[in-house]
Amino acid sequence: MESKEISQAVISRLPRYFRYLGELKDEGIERISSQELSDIMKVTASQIRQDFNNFGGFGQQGYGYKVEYLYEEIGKILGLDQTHNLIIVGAGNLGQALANYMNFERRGFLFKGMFDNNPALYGKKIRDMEVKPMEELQDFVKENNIDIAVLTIPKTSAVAVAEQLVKDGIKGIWNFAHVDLNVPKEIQVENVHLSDSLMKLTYNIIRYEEENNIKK
Amino acid sequence: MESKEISQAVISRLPRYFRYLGELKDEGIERISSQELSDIMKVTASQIRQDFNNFGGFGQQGYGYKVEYLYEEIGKILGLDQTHNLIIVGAGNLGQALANYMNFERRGFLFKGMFDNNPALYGKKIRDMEVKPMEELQDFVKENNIDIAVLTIPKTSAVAVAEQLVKDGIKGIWNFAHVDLNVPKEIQVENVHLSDSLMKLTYNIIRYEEENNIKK
DNA sequence: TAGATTGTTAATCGATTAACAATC
DNA sequence: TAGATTGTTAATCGATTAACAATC
Repeated sequence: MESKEISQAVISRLPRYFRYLGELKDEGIERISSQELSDIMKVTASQIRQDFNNFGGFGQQGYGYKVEYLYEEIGKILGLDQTHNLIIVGAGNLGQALANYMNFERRGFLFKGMFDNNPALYGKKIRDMEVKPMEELQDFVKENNIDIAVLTIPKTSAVAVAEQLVKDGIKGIWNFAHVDLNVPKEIQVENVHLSDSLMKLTYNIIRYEEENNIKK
Repeated sequence: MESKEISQAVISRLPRYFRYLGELKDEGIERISSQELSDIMKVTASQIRQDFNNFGGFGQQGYGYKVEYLYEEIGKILGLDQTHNLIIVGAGNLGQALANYMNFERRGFLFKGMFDNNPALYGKKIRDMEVKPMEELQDFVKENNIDIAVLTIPKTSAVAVAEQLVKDGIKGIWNFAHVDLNVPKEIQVENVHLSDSLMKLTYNIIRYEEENNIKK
């Protein structure tokens, strides 16, 4: 059975649909049409229907979509009904913040461990999880069936660590290191390049000012 | 003079060009052709030339591009030759981590202040910057010519705080709150929805496993 | 000058939007 | 049944890639 490839543009929109549908559900709203959702989310109704139909018909003609059903189906598409074993590699500022902030368990991510090469951090408890030395990383990943590694280490070591993680059987990397990882295509990488994002913001600020001849 | 609108797709690629050119520069490489850069960056040479030509001719026929010149021009396009006054609103895990981690000054961002509504944090020093109460936010933004606010507060208050910041004269918001802000179009917003990013990763992991019938 | 490589136009590809037949 | 709204095909739009003339 040939499954048509779904574009990343569509995938990128799914979490946003999921978020809005969750809110509608919490408000007790039971049904919604693509047009109503279009008004709320500021995307075209046509795009909404096209996006959903990539995954099969979730709606009903003449009626619309059942909010709760749609919410759950999108959750399943995003894999939120499954659990994923996750570790954080790099227990510096960002790694610690993500551990505390992300509420991984809420979406089925099981936070299994945290690693760093700074001895001062060994044993430090972050969210009930002791920081372990990098030397233990390899065995830990193999033995604990880790699916996802969050990479919050400096770019100088990120490429090598990523390659090691791949060898140890990781499936996906959530990469905060400011470097492009070089991993086989069967390993999924999601990059979060924060400084790139901030540069985009300044570009847009400046461009707007120039367009409108605003003196700084 | 009508300036053609440059697509966000192009803008999104600029920081990556900038990063690679910086590395080439550091390696002492003086010139590069679009084809060589294409090989390194894994994008088409055609796209590279098209992208650069949105901003004018940076190269020279028969020669290629001067690495240092190109690096600096892209830096200027991204506004890195200018300074931007920046504050962090929300001094929790993520806000503190960004303050410590981002090295704002390196790219012309002047970290001017940090705000929170948790009295336990008032006066706490993060990167030599004392956390101030939210009550002082409004006056501070007005008096200190703040351009950019980093929003690291919960989504429940993010929309209202963003609206207030707009009134106080902010130009751009780097939004980490998991909500869509509702601000006038002249205010630039760059969203970093971390949980959306993580969901994309799990989607891609699952999809790959399904395509290849891998048993979990 | 000949060779190399850009800048730019044209062709292709993919994603978004519009239209409407199917159907609840 | 009539009205509403999806699912899906067709049209449009925009972004990427290819081709090549300009020119260093």
